[in-house]
Amino acid sequence: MPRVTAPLNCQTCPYKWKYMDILEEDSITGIQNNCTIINFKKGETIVKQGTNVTHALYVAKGMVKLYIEGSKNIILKIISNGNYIDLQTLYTDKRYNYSVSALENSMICMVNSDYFIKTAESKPGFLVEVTKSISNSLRDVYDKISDLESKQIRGRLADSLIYFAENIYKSNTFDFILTRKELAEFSNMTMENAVRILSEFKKDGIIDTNGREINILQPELLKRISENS
Amino acid sequence: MPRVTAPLNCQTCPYKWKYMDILEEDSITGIQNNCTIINFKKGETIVKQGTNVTHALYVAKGMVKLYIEGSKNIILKIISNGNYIDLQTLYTDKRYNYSVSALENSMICMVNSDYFIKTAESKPGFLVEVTKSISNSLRDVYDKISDLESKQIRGRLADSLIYFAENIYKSNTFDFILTRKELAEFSNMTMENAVRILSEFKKDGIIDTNGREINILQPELLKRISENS
DNA sequence: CGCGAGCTTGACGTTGTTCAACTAGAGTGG
DNA sequence: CCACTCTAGTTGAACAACGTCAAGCTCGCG
Repeated sequence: MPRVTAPLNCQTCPYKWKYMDILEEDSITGIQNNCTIINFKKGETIVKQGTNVTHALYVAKGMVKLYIEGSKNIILKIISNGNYIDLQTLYTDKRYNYSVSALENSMICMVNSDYFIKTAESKPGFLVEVTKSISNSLRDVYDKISDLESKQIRGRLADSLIYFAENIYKSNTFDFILTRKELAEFSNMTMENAVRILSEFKKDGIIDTNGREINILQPELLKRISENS
Repeated sequence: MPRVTAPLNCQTCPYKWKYMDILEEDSITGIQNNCTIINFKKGETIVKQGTNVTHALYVAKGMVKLYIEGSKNIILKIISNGNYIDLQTLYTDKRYNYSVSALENSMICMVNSDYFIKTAESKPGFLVEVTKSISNSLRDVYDKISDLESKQIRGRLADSLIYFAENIYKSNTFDFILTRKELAEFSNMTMENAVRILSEFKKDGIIDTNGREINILQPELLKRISENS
């Protein structure tokens, strides 16, 4: 797969954002002409914390993690194909306050941010969808902060497993994309504790693991653990 | 002060949102006619977690706290006069996932949410300001999550004091509106630890306290504590 | 076959919470 | 006016939760 893919036709693109059709034909063509498509390999950095915001970023194919870098990393969210990466940065700072990297080979559409904003503002229905997307991010992060602050590590790890099963994989059996360290960064604990709790859950027959493969045997029990901290 | 204030003229109102003037005159009148002004006493609940979203809420006078209720409360933000209370709820769930209560006697403008949305969508420039407001909330909560997760309790308490001095009171001496318990809920720790650290800071000559009155004597040192966790 | 990254487990130390006792001040009723 | 009570604040000691450190394991890859 070449690193830069030639511009696709946004109107017929099978990976396009589901609200793209709200725009008129010439706006879509305009976005297409102001868009660079880049293929990132697994592990590559897509956005580096502290750099300038110049594009609206869309995950056409693949999966990425959004995280805050510091003395330790905090993974705030996982973004899979068909979604923009946090559009709120277009309307706030001119610098990213987070980093983004590819969890698997990913195709990212980078739309010039000025052009994206101009287009959005010319079409209220489209801007509304942008606003909804940002609003949903805010709702999600409120839920996340609540989970992180109010629960102990067992509950938080249970939360994470449920989240991936229900939202990302839509199955109780999955080949987990995160390393143990990343799972820990997503659940705000140390890697050792993430491993320890996975082992406990396995010993208790709540889950089964085989390397990166995870099988949730008792989802209801896992939910109860999540709820009772 | 009567509980319900008669509708004010939004165009000449000294408390109006600074972007209100983007709207046409008849839209402003429309908002005015779809708005109920309620005076809340200190301590009263303005929004109860789990209830339906029916209004856009604007803090015309006073100050409120937005918090998540659970086994313990987590205060996510303080909203003072001249700001809307988290507009993102208009675009997500139909239920609040947080509660809001008055930290002091407050005048709240409650605009019918359907009308607010309809008006915003009829005027892209106004909708952009709504989107910016939501975007700023998201940026702030990312910063907050980062502080809460990466710092220890001394650093978190230092953060909170700096936040109130710089953003809310714009002075290093202030009559603190929060109880020790609320300060703890804002900083994610127990009330006992909040008290203990305040005592330490006082003993070390970093701050002075006298009941609710707080005086930051060495703001630079406090910042260094915040930065070095 | 050997190396290294990711994973696993145990022992131990630190951080922060819980519990309990106590103080100060504000409001209430006899 | 004084006892009474209630709430907010304060401090210390015991305890639990979590992180750190260290050692060893496993599996894929050169």
